[in-house]
Amino acid sequence: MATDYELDDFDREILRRVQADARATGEEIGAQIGLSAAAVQRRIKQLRKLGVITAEVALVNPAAVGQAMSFIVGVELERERVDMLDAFRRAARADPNVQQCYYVTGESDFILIVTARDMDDFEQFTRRLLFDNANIRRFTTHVVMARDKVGSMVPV
Amino acid sequence: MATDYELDDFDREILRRVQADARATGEEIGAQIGLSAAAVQRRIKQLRKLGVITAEVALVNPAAVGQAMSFIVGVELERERVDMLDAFRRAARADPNVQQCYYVTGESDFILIVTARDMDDFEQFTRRLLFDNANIRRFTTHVVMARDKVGSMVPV
DNA sequence: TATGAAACATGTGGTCG
DNA sequence: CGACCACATGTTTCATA
Repeated sequence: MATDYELDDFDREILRRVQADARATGEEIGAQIGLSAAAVQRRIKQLRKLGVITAEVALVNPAAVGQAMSFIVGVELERERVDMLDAFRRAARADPNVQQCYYVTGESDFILIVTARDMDDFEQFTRRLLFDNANIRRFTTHVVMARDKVGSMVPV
Repeated sequence: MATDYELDDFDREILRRVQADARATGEEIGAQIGLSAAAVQRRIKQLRKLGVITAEVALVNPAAVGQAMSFIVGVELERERVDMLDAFRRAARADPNVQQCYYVTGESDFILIVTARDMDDFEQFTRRLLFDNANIRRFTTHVVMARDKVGSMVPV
């Protein structure tokens, strides 16, 4: 957990840099913030162990792998029962087209970020996860025309 | 660019793995898919150069760095004029609280994923980007209660 | 053109002061 | 925390198919 670890300025500087580029070497970062390479790596290791850094991942361009389209889908469940919530959650999490899934307050219960090769692929997705599901009252679809900012850069 | 590079099965297997863990070594991946470490690293290098892999980044837990809250905000502009769109785009992109920004079809013009330390921080954000902006007709806010799936894993 | 093996260079992680 | 050292990793070269 460690949801309330006290970061110092060095930690924050390191996080800013590895969020932009996880392959930055300890030496590079250290030279920029005034720390030895070893010290930087010690801190990164600690940040990983504490769960501040949850993962280091490669970002792939969806268009480059034939996933040309993105959608944002708001889902309203029929009745907010805990077991239904959990069932939908698990289905969304397991679906390969679902990039992100948020459980939210407001008109919608869930908001999904979805990628698909084309409209047909998206339609198959909606049938699989949404239409063939009696728990779902309605859903709204937004087609993404441009991703202006992407990734999960957190201000630290 | 290279938005239409033909990936083979090896490339796809590699992408699946580095999307989950960018620190996986060439040797580990190679052992799993039946390729030498050198071959895997050559392919990763190529995928980077072609823009299939756009970045390798560290994911940080927002709660662990005092960004306890997340919001999804739908923004409707007053009039869809190109210069207004671009102006909003640039402002959203530059705002440190905006994690992601999508330009979409449908009721909203933009959908933003926003993090904030607390409600007060979020309120400052809405004033900065939304209230003090004559171009914005209205916006809707969803408070994120749970992030069930996060990251940008693309099915390949 | 792409591969595997080996040599080389660089980055990483531990232990010491 | 910095300096060092052992080890792992990534990169390049080269012969081969």
